Amino acid sequence: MKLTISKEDYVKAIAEAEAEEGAVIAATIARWLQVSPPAVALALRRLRRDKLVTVDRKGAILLTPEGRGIADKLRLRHHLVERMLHELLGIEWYKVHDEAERLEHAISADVEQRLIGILGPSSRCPHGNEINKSATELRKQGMQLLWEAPAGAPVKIDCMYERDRKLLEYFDGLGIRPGVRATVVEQNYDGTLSLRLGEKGIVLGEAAARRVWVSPDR
Amino acid sequence: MKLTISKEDYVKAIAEAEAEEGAVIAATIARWLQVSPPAVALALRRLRRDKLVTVDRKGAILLTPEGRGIADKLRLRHHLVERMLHELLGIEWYKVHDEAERLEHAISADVEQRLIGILGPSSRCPHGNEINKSATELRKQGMQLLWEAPAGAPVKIDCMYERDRKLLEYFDGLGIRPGVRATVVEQNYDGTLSLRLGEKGIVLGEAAARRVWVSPDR
DNA sequence: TTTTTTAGTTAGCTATAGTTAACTATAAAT
DNA sequence: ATTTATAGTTAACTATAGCTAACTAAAAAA
Repeated sequence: MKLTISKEDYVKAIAEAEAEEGAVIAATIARWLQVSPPAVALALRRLRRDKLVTVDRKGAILLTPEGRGIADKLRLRHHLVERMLHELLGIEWYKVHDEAERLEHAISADVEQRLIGILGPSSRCPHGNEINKSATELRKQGMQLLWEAPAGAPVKIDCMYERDRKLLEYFDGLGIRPGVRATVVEQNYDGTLSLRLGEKGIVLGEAAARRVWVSPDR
Repeated sequence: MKLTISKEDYVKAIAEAEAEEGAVIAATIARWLQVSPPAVALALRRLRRDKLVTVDRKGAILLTPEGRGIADKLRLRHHLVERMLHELLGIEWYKVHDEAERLEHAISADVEQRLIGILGPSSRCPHGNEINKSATELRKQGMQLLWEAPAGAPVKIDCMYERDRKLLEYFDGLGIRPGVRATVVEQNYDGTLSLRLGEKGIVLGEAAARRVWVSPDR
């Protein structure tokens, strides 16, 4: 069984979509990877043949233990590569996801182990995300979407959706970064959110405010 | 024009074979990349279509300025990645070539620039090689193959052929590494070379002794 | 000069990985 | 109950990237 980059991408997308949205069907993956539905159908056939996934009668896609192992490996390597690029090489936090998306397929178990040794156990990537944390688990830890935070509440920005480079760059320009403290001023009638960030007052659209997870500050 | 990993590998192989052997024909590349002659013929057709190479009436393959640029970029990235893996992450010197062979296709100009900034101008990779140095140029700098060094001559190991992981591991086990000093004892009748390496006396086959470049010591 | 080696091409395959177009179910909304 | 989304499949292509087998042409050796 030859494990190609494309197959790795599918397996990883299944694991990620599952953590973020719950049930995964072919259409989820088509949306996630920006490919056509027939491309997903063919890919699933190959993945099933290789015993990396199963698809039940209702069309729900499930990773086999082997598929899960590959997905976990890739997510760990993605995480480590992001930290290496940011912490060791000084690449801007909003650039590292895209780089890691390519590098994660190219590093070996050797490099993986050395990175774990060098970077230590901090489990947060430059976007504040931890591996294997679903939305449900974030809520259990007291986090909520910035969009949902009540007016007047001081919050700490914990982590954010990292698969949109343009958005992250926009956030960086506004000063929205993991670890930064902010206060929600108001949820406006037009679907925007006003917040205070140090000296600055900024306004964020709903879609953007739903990409950021915060927890109550102090 | 889509630049695939395979195309990058061909362009790089052409540049490397050229530096090491001079004239490059399709058969050279088939040997270099371990693919069949028809595979090379088809690849050359694609590379010609993409204006990365030209092939003259005699079958000699030449890189266009664009092809040359891509090859140079890849060789630089290969070099930087090897140094990063060894100097920053502490990966054993004999492992880094194979890793770099995959990673060189996955890093961006951003990462390239940061690596240049961090690693500084030392132009030697963990195998002692410099980028864009042909055999001819090494000789101009006073180097010769270990195999050719006269008996009794104290030499310093400068650099070596890096595209054979097994051989490098074997060298490492014997203590043969860039920078190490040795003395040629004798070129034996059976095509082996006896040398003295500190306390140890070792014997090397001709093929291996032709993979190592040395310069007169002191 | 003849033979043999080396180099290259053509033909016919295979697999991966994508596309659009057209069609079929199923599920949800009117 | 009918219409309309949503989901999935099949068919027909395209491109990349490899393979073996069979053949041709040119260069080197006998």
